[in-house]
Amino acid sequence: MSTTTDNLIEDETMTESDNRKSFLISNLLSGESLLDAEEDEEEEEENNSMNDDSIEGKLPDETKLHRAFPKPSMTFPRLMSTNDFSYLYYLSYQYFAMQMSKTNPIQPTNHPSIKKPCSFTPPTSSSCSSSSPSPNSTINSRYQCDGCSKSYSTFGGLSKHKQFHCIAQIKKQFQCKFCEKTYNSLGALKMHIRTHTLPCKCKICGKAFSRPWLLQGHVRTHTGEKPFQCEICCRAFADRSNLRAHMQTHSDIKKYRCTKCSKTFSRMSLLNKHMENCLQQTTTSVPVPTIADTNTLDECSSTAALSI
DNA sequence: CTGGGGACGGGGCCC
DNA sequence: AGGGCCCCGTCCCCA
Repeated sequence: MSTTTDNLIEDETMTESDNRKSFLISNLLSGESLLDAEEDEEEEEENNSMNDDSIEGKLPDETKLHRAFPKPSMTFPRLMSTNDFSYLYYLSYQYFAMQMSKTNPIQPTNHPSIKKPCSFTPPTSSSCSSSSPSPNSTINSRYQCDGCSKSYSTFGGLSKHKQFHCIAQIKKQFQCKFCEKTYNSLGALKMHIRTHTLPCKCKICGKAFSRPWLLQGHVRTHTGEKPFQCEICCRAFADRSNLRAHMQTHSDIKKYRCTKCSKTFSRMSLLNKHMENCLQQTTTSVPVPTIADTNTLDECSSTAALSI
């Protein structure tokens, strides 16, 4: 069932380190932020040519960061907005820059004796683990992306490139900024983010929903509109899913069967309820549940739908 | 305990 | 890319 799956996903992702969290947060900035970053990258490229020899170019330019990732007016903790996560990104950005400055003291990079990592990699980031800076890194005057080999004079330029522009990096993972869920496509991620931001508000009661059609269904509870009608008994419903569930009541064949007692039910939720009792009765007669019992429960609750 | 309705959530697909 | 829609599902409540 989806709940089980969600739990599994959460359990798996709970093992992620905090550093990874803070880094991945940046994978989800809005389209507007992407546009902002686009401008910044252009400036960064310009910066590459102008500041290659300057010490300032070796760490993130704070002025730019403040502009690109403005600090929120309030302090944590509180419900986060896009700007808050921009700020989180900013903080993690500073942290990594600090770490880099410890291991790679700021020095003029055009000096032939200076060794500099060709690619910055955040701690414990699996997606970039292959490119971790090593003491044996080759001499390179620029920060190079391990995904597409594009190089930058500053860590900031490389980082922003990885966040917003490098397809090789972006394709790897899209992680929600509000929770630990990850998606393979930006579209799926954006859709999921709506479940956190709830942009669709009911004008009548103010309740918020993730999608317009959910709001539409909710509004029907105010208006009493019931556009879905049962062809058999003409009963009308506001929700198509509820009509579908209703249609089961007209069917002699019940889709969900308890594999313990063979009793059938029209809905999985009814079967699940039944199984709680059915299993309880079993466990009272059989003190030690077996693996087979556990499997039977799973089968009952998730895959016992009869093929019709 | 069961059956059924109401309200709602979320992933995926299509346009 | 975003919206609309479908489908599957859960939870709650009541008879």
